[in-house]
Amino acid sequence: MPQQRSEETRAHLLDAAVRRFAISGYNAASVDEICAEAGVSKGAFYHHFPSKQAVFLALLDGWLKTIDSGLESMRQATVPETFVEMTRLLPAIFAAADERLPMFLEFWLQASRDEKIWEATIAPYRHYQEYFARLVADGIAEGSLKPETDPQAAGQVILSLAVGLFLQGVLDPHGADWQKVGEESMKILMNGLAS
Amino acid sequence: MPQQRSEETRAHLLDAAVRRFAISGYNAASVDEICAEAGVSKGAFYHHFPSKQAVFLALLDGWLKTIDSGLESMRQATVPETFVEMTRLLPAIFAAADERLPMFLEFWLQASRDEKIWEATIAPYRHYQEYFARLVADGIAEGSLKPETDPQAAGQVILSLAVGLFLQGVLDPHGADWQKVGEESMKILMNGLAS
DNA sequence: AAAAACATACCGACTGGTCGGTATGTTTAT
DNA sequence: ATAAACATACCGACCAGTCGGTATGTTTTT
Repeated sequence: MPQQRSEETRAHLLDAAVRRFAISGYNAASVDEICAEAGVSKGAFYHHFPSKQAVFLALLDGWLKTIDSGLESMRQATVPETFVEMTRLLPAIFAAADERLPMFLEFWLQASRDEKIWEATIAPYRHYQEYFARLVADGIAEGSLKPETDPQAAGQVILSLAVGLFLQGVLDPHGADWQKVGEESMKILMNGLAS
Repeated sequence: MPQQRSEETRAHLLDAAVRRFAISGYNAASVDEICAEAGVSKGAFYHHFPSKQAVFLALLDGWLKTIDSGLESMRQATVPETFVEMTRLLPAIFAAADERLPMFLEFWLQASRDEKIWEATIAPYRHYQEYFARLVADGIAEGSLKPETDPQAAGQVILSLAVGLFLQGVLDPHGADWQKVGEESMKILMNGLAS
């Protein structure tokens, strides 16, 4: 085990960071706090990351990779099934109950302000937009979706809905039966798009 | 003009606060910053507001009142028209291009963490949920919407979509033709819900 | 009418404490 | 032994909130 301990420390720091950021927010969560929760010193922190922002970017990167792998698994299926699968999986990806969810809100908020973080966020995000637009276009080509649908806009609508469901789930977890709302939204989407 | 100057000062402070909060975020925006932008002293600030949080809550209150008046104007119309009007107005309310929009993201994020702010946010929010659910229920009773629709869930879906559209509009204003996406989303919603 | 008493609005220096980051020393693995 | 991994002590900047004081009315008294 060469640098195993080192990697464990790094993992502990990332784990502590995501929790502190989620609970207190990026600004309010201090490096000292994160170190304490990770059980390491500040020296270790700055040995592994050049700055506080760097941890944040590392977490963002990990989150984007997680979503990507979720999308990748959907990309295997054929198009009509993909579309159904997508509408099923989308809320699951975004709304999986997890105490770290406020972290993602934090990502977006920071992204809207910090140029560096914005670039790291928006590029993959646009990639998702295109992905959904393509899915809709394929559905139309196959005849399973209304031909007059605008693929770009419809893809955006699906993404918007997912984002909205996710956000509400974060802010008011017990405010509704989100499982049910997710299913209802998929019904409405399918009815509204299917030919 | 006795306390006119006083009210002007207060207005300047609120105006400066909403801008600083939107640009820098609640935590990063300092009271000094806000005072400087408002052109008044820190003493004036704490003369008008007991704390930094109090300004935030005052802004939140103003925002909720704005939305409420928008909904109120819709409440006049008869139900089927109301439903169409609603689907038209909703994105307009949330997505009106305005440099202060990130402020609302800030509201939500703070709400997810600060109990006081959460209470001020979530109560009106649940009120909107009920409002939309009732609208859908009325639409079903009138026969204009699918009878098997769950009003609660469907109302949530509409709200989610609005929230998602709004959020994306904030984060990536030039990432799509949001006008078009808004229209498309309304088409899909109507198709998916109409009987 | 004018002065005294009071009230409101505002100023800006200051405080106690926090934070991100650094400098420097110690331990651990190879 | 030597370099990477980690710890400790510390620095300068900043920040929310306080406080003594001023300036500008407003009300009361004479």
